Parts: sequence; structure tokens; C-alpha cells
Amino acid sequence: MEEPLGLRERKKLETRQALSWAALRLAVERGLENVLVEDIAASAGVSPRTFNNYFSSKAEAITSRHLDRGRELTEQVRRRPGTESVWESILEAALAQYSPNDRVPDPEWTAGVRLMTSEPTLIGEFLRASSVIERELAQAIAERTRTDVAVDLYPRLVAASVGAAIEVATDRWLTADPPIPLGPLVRDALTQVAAGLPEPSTH
Amino acid sequence: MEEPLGLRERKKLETRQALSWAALRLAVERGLENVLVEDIAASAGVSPRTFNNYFSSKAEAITSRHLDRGRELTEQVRRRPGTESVWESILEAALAQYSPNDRVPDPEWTAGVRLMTSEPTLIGEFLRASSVIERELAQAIAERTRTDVAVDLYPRLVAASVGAAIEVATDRWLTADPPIPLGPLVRDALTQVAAGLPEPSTH
DNA sequence: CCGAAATCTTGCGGACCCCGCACTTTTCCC
DNA sequence: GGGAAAAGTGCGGGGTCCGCAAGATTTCGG
Repeated sequence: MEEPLGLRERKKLETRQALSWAALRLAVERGLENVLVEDIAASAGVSPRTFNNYFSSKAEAITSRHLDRGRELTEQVRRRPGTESVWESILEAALAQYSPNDRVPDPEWTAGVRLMTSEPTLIGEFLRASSVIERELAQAIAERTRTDVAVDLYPRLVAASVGAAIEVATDRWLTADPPIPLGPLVRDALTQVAAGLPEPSTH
Repeated sequence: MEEPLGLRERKKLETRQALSWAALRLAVERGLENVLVEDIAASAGVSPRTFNNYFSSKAEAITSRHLDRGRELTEQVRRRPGTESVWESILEAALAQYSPNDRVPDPEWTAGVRLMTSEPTLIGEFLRASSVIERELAQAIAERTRTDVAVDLYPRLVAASVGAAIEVATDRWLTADPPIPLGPLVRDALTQVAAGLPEPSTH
């Protein structure tokens, strides 16, 4: 299952991680506009030119971590037993991903998301990454339900709705004052979506 | 309701439209990377410097038409009678917007969407515009249902789901071969979402 | 173990983007 | 009509991103 991964590949991966990580860290520390590609490259120990061999923009470097996380979610969904309903699988995978053991999400991720959703330059790239994730998730759902992403709306609608639910839940969590836990928000959002978003009874 | 709009404002709007329109047209004609800000400005009859007084990037200029269209959708929803259910209002508004009188959408819009969803540089900006629209739509829904965008997940979930449904339907329509009409796709997508996306029976 | 082939890194140069600033032109409104 | 407010313009510069062509490193067959 896991490839040995030669020296070459390993180094490439390390460089990529180092660049992405450095970009995120520096941007959180001093604000995106005060970070030059030059700084990121220096922090990762490569030349500026090399930076652009890995990422085509600062934004992409920063959001690549978000992309990775999303891919893990899809993997989790794929690993769930086929006996569950699609919604069950997704809910469990999402909870495991965004609120493992009901613990508080790690502050480093929090800062990253906050940055990506507040800096105008990053928002677009962030959403683009999300849409890539949704495509992959849609594929996984299609396989599970024996539907076809190219023909049926179903798998893509589910993927897009899941993305929407997680995004809304996350955003609500980020802006909550006083703070509230993320897990229940994600559960609530997904449950509402799976129920067809009925109009709430006016209180 | 409608402000008279002085000469100043009118000219500003004209310039903005001219720039946005020129950007889209040129990009469709010869591909985004073969269009310089200089060209767009020239085509709209202003100086290159002025371009950036209106838009902070080429991408923003191109997607601004998408943003406008989305805002019209929100307006349509606002104008629907309060006696309808939220889903009814949205469905009717969306159909009116995307497939008026069951007529084929105008080819110029088609080309624009196709461009915005295929050029990597534009996708991010396109999605960013969509998210702005969703925020405004969420606000409209909140007012209609007496919920609070800052507290309740409901209005934002609906807005985001609607965005997802329309996006998936549009994408399916763009890639359909042979072509199929957009109206039914939008109806189908919104209906599935409003039903909670039940798993389709395997055929 | 070696040397050719494949791959990665790097520096250079250049086209382009975006913006701050100061200046000119146009529109507004009394 | 004339001064204030706002829009358009030209210039300059810091940055980004990429193509290209060496140079450095890893891989792999023999």
C-alpha cells in the first residue's frame, strides 16, 4: 500500500512541506503583504526560483495545507464501511477530522483558516482548493453509490453540500464569541443539510 | 426607488461596464493570457492606470458580471411574495434567472461562465464572487425567516446549498454532450437538495 | 562501482501587474 | 461662473511569475 519512496521523492516532499509551512507561518506572524517569496524561500532553505517550481503563487503555497486536509477527509470517507449510509459516513469522517475525540482543534490550524478566510487574496485560492476537494469527494461518493459524476447530479450535490456545511460551521465557529466547540456545529450543519434544510419554526 | 443618477455616476458606471465587458470579450476571444490590462483599457477608451481604479485585478473585472447576475438573483428572491416557502421562492427566482421563459441562455453568458470555470486564474475569483453572493442571499433569507445570520446556521446553509446546486447544475449543463436544457437541471438540483439528498436507488 | 540519463535546483532576464503619488481634467453645486 | 470634490492620467517602483539554459544530484542499467 505504502510505497518505499526514494530519496528523491522524499526530499521533494520535504521541500514542499517546508515551503508551505514557512509561507503559512510567516503570513500569520506578520501579515501576508509583509511576506515576500524571497522570505519564504529563505526560510525553507531554497532559492526563490525554486519556490515557483513547487507553487505557482504565494496563495497556493499557503492553501496547500487546506487541500491536504480535505484530501484526508475524502480518504476517511472512503475507509468507512459500506454498510453505513452516505450521510453517516460523511458525518463520522467529518467529526473525526475536525474535532477528534472532542478535543479543541489545534491552534495552528485555527490561525491558518482564519488567515485564509480573511485575506482577500487568499479567499479565492482557499475556495478553489475546496472545490478541488469536492470533486474528489464527489468521485468517492459516486463509487460508493454506483452513480456517475459525469451524469448524475447526486454525488456532486452531496459533495458540494458537505463543503458548504463544513464551511458554514467553521466560519460560525471562528467568529463565535464566546467560543463554542466545533464538533457540535459540524454535526448540526450536516444534519440540517441531510434533512433538506426545513424552515426553522419562528420562535 | 430608482435614483436619478447624475452625470458623474452614470459615466462611472458606463466606464465600469465597458471595462468589465471588454475584459470578458477579449479573454473569450484570445484567451486570458493574451490579454493585457493595457488592451482592456484601450478597448474601453481609458488609460491603463484607470483600469486599476475600478478593478484590482483582471480576474475581478471579468468576474464582476457574474457578481452582478448573482445580486439580481438575490433581488428576485427578495421580491417573491412572503407567502411562498423559502424553497419555492428560490426555485422560481433561479428559474427566472437562469432559464427565462424556457429560452436558451444567451451565448455570451455561456462563453463567460465557461471561461471563468476553466481558466485556473479565474476560478478562484469566480468562487469568491459566489461566496459574496451567498452572503447577501443568506441575509435575505434570514430576514424572510426571522433568523440571524450571525447566530443561526440555517440561512447560510440554505444560501450555500443553493449556490452549490446552481453551480453543479450549470457545470453539468456546460459539459453536456449532446446539449440539454439548463432549466430542468436547476430544478432537479434544487429539488434534490431541498429533499435532503436521499441516496438514489441503484438501478 | 561507474557513467549516462533523468530530474531538480538555480541565476538571469524580462514581461507584466498593481499601487502610491502628484498632477490635470471634469463634474457638481451654490 | 467659480471654487470644491471627484475622476482620470502619467510616472515610478516593488513584486510576482515564468522561460531558458547551465550546473548539481539522484537514479539505474550494466
